[in-house]
Amino acid sequence: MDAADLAVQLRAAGVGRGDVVALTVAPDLGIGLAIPGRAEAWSIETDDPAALVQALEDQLSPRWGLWSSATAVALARDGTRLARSWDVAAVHRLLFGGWRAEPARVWARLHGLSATDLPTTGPADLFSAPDDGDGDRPVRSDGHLSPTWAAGEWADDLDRFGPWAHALADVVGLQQVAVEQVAADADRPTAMRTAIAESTAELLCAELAVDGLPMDRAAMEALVSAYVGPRPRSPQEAAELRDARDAEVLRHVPEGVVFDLRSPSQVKSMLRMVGVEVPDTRAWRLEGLRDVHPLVDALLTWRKAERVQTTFGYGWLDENLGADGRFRGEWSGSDGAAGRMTASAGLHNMPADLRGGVVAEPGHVFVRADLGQIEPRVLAAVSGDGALAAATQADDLYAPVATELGVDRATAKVAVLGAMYGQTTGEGARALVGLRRSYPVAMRYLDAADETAQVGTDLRTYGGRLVRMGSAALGEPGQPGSMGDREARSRAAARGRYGRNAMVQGAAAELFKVWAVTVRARGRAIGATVVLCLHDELLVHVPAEHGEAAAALVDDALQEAAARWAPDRSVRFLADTSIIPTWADAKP
DNA sequence: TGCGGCTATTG
DNA sequence: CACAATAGCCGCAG
Repeated sequence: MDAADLAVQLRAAGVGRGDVVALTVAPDLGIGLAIPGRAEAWSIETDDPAALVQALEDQLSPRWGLWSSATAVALARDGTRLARSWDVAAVHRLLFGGWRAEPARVWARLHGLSATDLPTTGPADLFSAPDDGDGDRPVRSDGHLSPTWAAGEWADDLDRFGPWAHALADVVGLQQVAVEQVAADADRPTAMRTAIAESTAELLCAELAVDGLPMDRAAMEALVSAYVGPRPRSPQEAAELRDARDAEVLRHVPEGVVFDLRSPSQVKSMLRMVGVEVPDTRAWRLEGLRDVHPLVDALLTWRKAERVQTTFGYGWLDENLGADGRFRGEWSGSDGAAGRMTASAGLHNMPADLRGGVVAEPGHVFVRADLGQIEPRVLAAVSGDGALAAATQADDLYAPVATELGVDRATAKVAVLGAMYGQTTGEGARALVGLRRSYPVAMRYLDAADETAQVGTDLRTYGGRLVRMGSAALGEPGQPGSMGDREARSRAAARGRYGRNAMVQGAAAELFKVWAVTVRARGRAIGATVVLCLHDELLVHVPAEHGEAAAALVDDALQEAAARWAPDRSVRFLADTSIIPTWADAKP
């Protein structure tokens, strides 16, 4: 069956632009299609699934229901670009928190089955699996999704492509109901929009992973070389260079004494030997002691080089930078506490000194834009604090806050950040009294999140993401046993800070993703592609002749995103945007 | 070999 | 060293 016939059939089945079509892809073999709420499913054989899906995308422009971004990554590798999706894994994380979102788990949650003892494919399943689907249905008699189908067996048999898509369509339909329920029952009216934006963000993540970040190998190697010298030509030379670097530090201690510079406790002993007594050896603590003894300065310089050598050196480039001048890591659309995007391979913590190696391709420029003071502005929006919203009208939000509080700007900034992080000591805590008086709505919002989290109750962000408070790392509230009263209170306070911050950081992540996917959609027409997302910063790669247009587009997209993310227009958001040849370059 | 602690980097 | 993250090495337990 060709794409045109298929499109006709799907249209006849009621699929219009933006309607959900569940899609499963068996690499090199075919695809399965199904529509939520309808019985029919399509099992289609083709040796080029990506081309078929692209043709359907062009003709139908549906919202593709996908099990996870893995499907989008596979399609993107073959050049297929989807505009819209409903990403089941992403929506599952939104609805239920946590990270695990494989099909069997998602299925169980939505069908009211226990997700704690999911059936497995292993030998442990011998007595608990009376059946494993009947060959053409992936659902077992106990209602669970077949673990063998989920493990990939569906892709071995053409007749299973459609049924597997049918199960996916079922899940999408149930998720849509669940999201509507969150919107209504949990008073999160934008939850459906969040689900859709988070889904589209997964498509963006797939493209970020496949397309990579433009990087100039020679420029990057020159920057690396400034820290650790030229690339060693042999392992022996590498060892010699390493010993030489160590010796630069060790020459400041008495002859014949050798310490392992990579062992914190030995470094502490080494410092004590020259009269520097410190509780730990962190850089910020040693920074002020540079003049006390030359060893301190040598150690800090060594640390910097060692960091580049081990984490951001030649090995890092060899592993992640392709011959095509693209640096690739893995991307996740919603990790961790509050659903921020994360990236591997050091894409999110690359030292700022190396940014000069991130260079636009010939005939291209970067548009770099970062959101200004995003977290306090988001706090104003999600809490509905009118006074704080008024402060967001200023380019520098901390200026009116400082005036209101009668303190200097630096104090105001520390106070606002301290309130969002749950700081209880120092300057920030002292200014908290003024914040409570001037911005009571916002402060109550934060306090309420703190109190809820302290007793172990789950939270939901503005956009509807569940922030689970039951994780092992946070500790169970009021758990019996050996924990002392002091430690129990300390744990509760930590949970409170975590929850308080998750509400702000999480909402900021939601707005950011709406912005990013808006840029992705609007940028297509001029060849502007998002090549890096960094929590509040976007890097867009675009043909040079469209640089100005892309910069305007990025700013417009922020206003569009803000309006879609939060209907309340009283809060102002702004981006600092520049057109640059490398990531290191400031505004021209 | 796995994991917690320490350290450094980013927003 | 507040909130979040990735990542490397050391030291220790199993």
